[in-house]
Amino acid sequence: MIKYDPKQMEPKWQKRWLENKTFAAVTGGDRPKFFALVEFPYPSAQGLHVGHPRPYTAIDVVVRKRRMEGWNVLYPMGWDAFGLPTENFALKNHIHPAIVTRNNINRFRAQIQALGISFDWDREVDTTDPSYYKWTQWIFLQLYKKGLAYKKEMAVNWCTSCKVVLANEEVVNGACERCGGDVVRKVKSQWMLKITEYAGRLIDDLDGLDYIERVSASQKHWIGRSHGADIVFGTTAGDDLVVYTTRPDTVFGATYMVISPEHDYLKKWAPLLKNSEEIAAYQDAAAHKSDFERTELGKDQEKTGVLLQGVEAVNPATGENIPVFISDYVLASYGTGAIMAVPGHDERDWAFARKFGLPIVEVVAGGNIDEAAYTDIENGTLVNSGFLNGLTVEEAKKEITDWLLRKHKGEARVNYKLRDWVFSRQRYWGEPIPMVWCDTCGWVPLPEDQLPLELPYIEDFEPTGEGDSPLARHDEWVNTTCPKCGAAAKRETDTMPQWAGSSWYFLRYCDPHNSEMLASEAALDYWMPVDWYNGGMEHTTLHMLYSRFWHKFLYDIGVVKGPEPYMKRTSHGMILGEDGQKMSKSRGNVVNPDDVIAEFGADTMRVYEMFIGDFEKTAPWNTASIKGSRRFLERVWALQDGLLPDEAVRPELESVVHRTIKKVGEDIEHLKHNTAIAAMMSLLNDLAAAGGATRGEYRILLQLLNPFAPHVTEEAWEQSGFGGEVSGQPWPAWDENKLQEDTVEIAVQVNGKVRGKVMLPAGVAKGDALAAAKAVPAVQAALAGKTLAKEIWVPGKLISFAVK
RNA sequence: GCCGCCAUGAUGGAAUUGGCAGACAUACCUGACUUAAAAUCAGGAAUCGGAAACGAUGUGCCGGUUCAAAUCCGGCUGGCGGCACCA
Repeated sequence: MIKYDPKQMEPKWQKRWLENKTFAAVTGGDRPKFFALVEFPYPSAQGLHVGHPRPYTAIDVVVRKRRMEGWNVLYPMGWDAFGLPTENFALKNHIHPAIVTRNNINRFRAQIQALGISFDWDREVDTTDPSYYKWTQWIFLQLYKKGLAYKKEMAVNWCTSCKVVLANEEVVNGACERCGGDVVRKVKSQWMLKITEYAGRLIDDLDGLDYIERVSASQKHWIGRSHGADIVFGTTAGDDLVVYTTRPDTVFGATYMVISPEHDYLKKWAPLLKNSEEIAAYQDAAAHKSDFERTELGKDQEKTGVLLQGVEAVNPATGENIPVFISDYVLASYGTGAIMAVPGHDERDWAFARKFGLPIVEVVAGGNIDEAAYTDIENGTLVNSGFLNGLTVEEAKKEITDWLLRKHKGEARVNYKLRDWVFSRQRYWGEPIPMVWCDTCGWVPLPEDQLPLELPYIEDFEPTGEGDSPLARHDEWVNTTCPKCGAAAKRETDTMPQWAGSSWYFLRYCDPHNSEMLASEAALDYWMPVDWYNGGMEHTTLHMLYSRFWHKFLYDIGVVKGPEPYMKRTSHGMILGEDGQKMSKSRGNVVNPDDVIAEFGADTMRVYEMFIGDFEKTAPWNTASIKGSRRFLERVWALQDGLLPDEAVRPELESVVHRTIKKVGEDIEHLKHNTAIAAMMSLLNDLAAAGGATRGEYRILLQLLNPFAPHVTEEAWEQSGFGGEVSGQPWPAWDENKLQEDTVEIAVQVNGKVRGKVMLPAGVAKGDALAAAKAVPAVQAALAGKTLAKEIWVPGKLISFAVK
């Protein structure tokens, strides 16, 4: 027997798999299809991290088993390669982002291939490849044509010292991540995508999907649907002020109103306002507050605001005039940017009313509004509320909503916290937005036959001091002609955000080399939807919602046949450093997978990461225990020496072998790879105790272990002369009749304490088992002198006597 | 503040959905092999008491349901992740 040497064997098999295209997916055929997806990585300059292989391997185990079971599997990999870190790395090291990206991809590919993951490398995609982003741009154009892409003045993060627009991720506690300078809000015109139009469907359609609970829960929470009503308040200025509220039942308690400092009416009402200077000062202060100051700190601070002198509102329920304030606790971006304040039953309004000495009226009985706002909507009845008096909150909501409708003073309304997607970045390393500005025609989409609009190769890709994209400096690229009227025009210089390319990449995997369309109808029909998608929790609300939104849009325009892209979503836990902290360069606790493979081999790395613990939970890396996985593989390898010639399983081992087959198969489907491995370790211990394995037993062990440790099992299979390759064998079957041991050990409890054990034949009847149990001396002693109240028989497991 | 998740030996973690807590592994201890060490093999081990048989106690804390609770219920404590002035 040759020595177990992963350095020799692993590259040999990896090369063979690539050359023979062992794992290449073929579209079509009679076998059931299985599209398994893991999130494609961002190829960073740091190279692969030990966290990456965890999901790749876990799903690899599933698909390797599924192939053996006869499924037609698509398991692809690619690169989400546009983005800020690459651009920043390029700036710092004076290397062009295109070159950085190419190098990083090559490194990542080699590192992933060294793990022996059964990806179909013929379907690799790269979001920075013009033949790929052609279709990202195409989808944008379709969105634009359907009115789902629009330009809007939006506040962006502006670093006052770098003079550059920052992404939200670059703003840390209100300061620039790079220089520590102050970050303020600066208004720029940005492309937006109307994801809010899909908000309801994005929630409702979650119901038919097999997402783990925490994913669907946080998507729902993020979209934030609430049910309430719009209510129209008249004003002394003549304009109606519409508010959104989830508590229309409390309208009789609305003793003042608040509008956001950005509210449109302030401009309109300026001539009427007697304290416009004070108001302007407050507006200015609010504009200069960063988001951080306005939310993170703001909620703990005292409420601020200014009374509008010269305009009053009219409560439609009471008919009374009430004052109107501006305050930054009312957000311009939610609802109508105005609220009716009900200090008796809203904590924020209560705090504001207290500070400004405004009346607090109780309209729902049950609390003590002198102490705090009473917000319990489950209990409480309406008081001081005219025709609503005596109703419960739920009844009152319905009653007042009907009344509002009758009186033309409002209507029921559903609202969402979800905002439209800011789709512009003032950066170089992203997909150009295929739009042209013409002074006479306005925004004109680039004709589809001019796609892809390639990102020009420029050397001065650092951001401009005006906050424009670096592309804006390049007149030769910016200046073009209007596709509509032919006059001189300018290209959009903003690029798409990093989320764009990843919003549809799974579709491209179905037909990655198609130059006519993003993927052929036949390929999409065959492979979509994704049957199982695994990824990180950090992508639950952005990537997952963006891609579901795009997919629903493509469904609406007939490109795909189903409304949802992913049938099942699971999520892996992070791998922490040995100190239990998140791995990071600054902590010095980063483990490099290359080193692990060099020392122990890829199979050991795979088995270790699968054995480390519950897949969904974070797990600390532990260098000391890796050797346990290596030892296990060594022992499996060594077992081929001196195989017993029998091709069958020995009768005394049948039950353990069949139980292991059943357990490993079931555990894999539930991503409980840790217990599957434990079961195989146990089987190996049993085989060793039985003086080694027969050929038949060894074949089964290698088949079960193959999805976890594909290289060593193939090598041992070949060395043992079993013929063919393990990956080409059918998955072992188990026989229900062979699961049971002939005899079982049954625990005997008296009043919940184990007092003895009996060995009995497997199918023993209750009466016989009880009799045998009572014959055990220790049980007899425990029963002596007591009255037997109850006898419980759990077949094959335990007997419990309850005595008094 | 809200939402979600978690708490089991020295360590990572198991426990057919209420049925013998601690599988499997790491570290540790003992023995075999070895001049020796490593590697390998065999064995030990939750804690406390006891030489041992054995007994008692044990799954973050307090209480409950049950013949039986890591698991279910009520009330806490601590930790992790996300959201956060959303009317």
